[in-house]
Amino acid sequence: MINADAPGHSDLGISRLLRRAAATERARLERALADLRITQGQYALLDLLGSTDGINGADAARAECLTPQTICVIAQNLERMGAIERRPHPDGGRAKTMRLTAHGGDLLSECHARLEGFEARLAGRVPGGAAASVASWLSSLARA
Amino acid sequence: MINADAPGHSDLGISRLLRRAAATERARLERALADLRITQGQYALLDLLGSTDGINGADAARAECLTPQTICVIAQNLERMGAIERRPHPDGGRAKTMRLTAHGGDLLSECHARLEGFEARLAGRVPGGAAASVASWLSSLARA
DNA sequence: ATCGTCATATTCGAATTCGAACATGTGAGG
DNA sequence: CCTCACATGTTCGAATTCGAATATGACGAT
Repeated sequence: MINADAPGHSDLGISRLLRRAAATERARLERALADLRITQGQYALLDLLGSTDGINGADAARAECLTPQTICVIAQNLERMGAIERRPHPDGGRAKTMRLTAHGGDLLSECHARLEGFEARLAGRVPGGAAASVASWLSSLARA
Repeated sequence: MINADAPGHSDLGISRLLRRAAATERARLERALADLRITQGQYALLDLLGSTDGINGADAARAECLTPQTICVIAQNLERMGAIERRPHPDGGRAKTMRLTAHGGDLLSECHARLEGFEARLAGRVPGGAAASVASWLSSLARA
């Protein structure tokens, strides 16, 4: 018996491993995008806007697992940089629809170019082609 | 042809998925530990100190993928709470060795109790018993 | 028609975290 | 002996992010 109460090897460690992996990847991403003044949160919103056609802050917050307040601040910063525009939703209501501007599209392309080998390296490290399992696991966590 | 340049399905999304999953788990952990005034970073250091016998700040930073500055602040807060103690390393040098106090041990036990079903739920969501692959993948990212 | 409820957006204050800079201790090499 | 390189610890300023609270608009019930 080595450690009965402190779960020794891999079971009690997934959350720690998850935190460390995310922290490492965040650092890597922010270093790559530092001179563009793009943070991980800003990139997340840019990327989301790149794959949707107009979305409001609350929906963006739910999609990216951030709070509406954080999305609001991120959107303000991106708007000040001229990367996105916000217009009141056509169907009245209080919701504002965010969209990429032309400059925002260029910025997103530049980010994608810099992060080229990023995703490939991430996926390449998955042992034995369990990439689909990993992706589905991460999705499941984000949805919970 | 739907989207030739924007990698469509799952390849270009792992870093986004990773960020969202980590954000969700962090929120869950901090909600569970909020009234103890324990944050994710503080829990990480407590847990590390619980599974090692004395460690200095720089090594702790490397182990947990945080910066030495962050460890320094976290350690100051934990020390003010009486959860850890820091003593100069016996072998001279500038390094200080951090250790859990009795109160720190109790605190860590309480955290573990509250996060009981946490790790199990995380591991349980892995499809088809690929838990080992997932753990090894996360480890690989943190080491890179 | 008015009130209550709900969703969204935003402001304010606090906390964690990081980058840069500085201080301190050790050991190698001229 | 002195200096330079190196590792560690710490302080300072800035940025992101969140929780709480407020404001605004739409809709249903009384």
